[in-house]
Amino acid sequence: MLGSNIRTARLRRRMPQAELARRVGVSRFVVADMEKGKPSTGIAAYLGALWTLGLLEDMALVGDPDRDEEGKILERARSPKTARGRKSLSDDF
Amino acid sequence: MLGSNIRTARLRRRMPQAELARRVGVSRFVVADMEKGKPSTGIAAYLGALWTLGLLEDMALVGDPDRDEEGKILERARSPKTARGRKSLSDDF
DNA sequence: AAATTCCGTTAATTTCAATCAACATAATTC
DNA sequence: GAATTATGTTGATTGAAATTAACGGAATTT
Repeated sequence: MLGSNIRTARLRRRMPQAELARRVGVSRFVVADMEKGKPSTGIAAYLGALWTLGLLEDMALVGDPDRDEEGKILERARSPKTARGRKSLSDDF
Repeated sequence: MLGSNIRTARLRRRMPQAELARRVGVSRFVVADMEKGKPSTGIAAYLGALWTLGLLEDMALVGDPDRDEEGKILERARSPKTARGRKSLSDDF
């Protein structure tokens, strides 16, 4: 998916694999591997390709704590920053 | 950035590095490397971590051809699917 | 249709990432 | 504050990823 997106973006820009590889600083085989979705390829290659293609900004969204609703809920449940701190729950009367 | 996002999500979920590593199927050192942002770590580890943390869906946005405005423009400029195909530009009268 | 460019494949070699082990140092929990 | 748990660090070993080189076919261009 990510690989084919990179391929689509590259083809739209009329850029050969070898040229993208040159700019990223890897061999053309790594670019081919990325586009095929080989999972063991280093993330640096993907980031370099996205950057070269002008698509790196999209990465900022991935795992953004602000967008992590599940995580926010868990955190809020743990430390209720709002009024009434954890003080008076075991007040004996 | 991506690494620290993963770290934030992991901590919010109270999950030790070793546990995340176990679920992803790598050693705990790989998780530590990811969180530190080591660029040569395979993308599979990142994807596995995001999946385990329930954040993988964000990846679908990255490089999405629909969001690639630059690429769409280039493509449109090349093959003007709209009316007036390439036919009658060199019509001599 | 001839030539050139681009891409896929293979095999051999090299490089480096990942693992493991052992220990040190926080940081939590009880 | 003692014990447990979590993370960081180092060095050695192993395995896999990346490179290189060479060839073939596909696709573009002229």
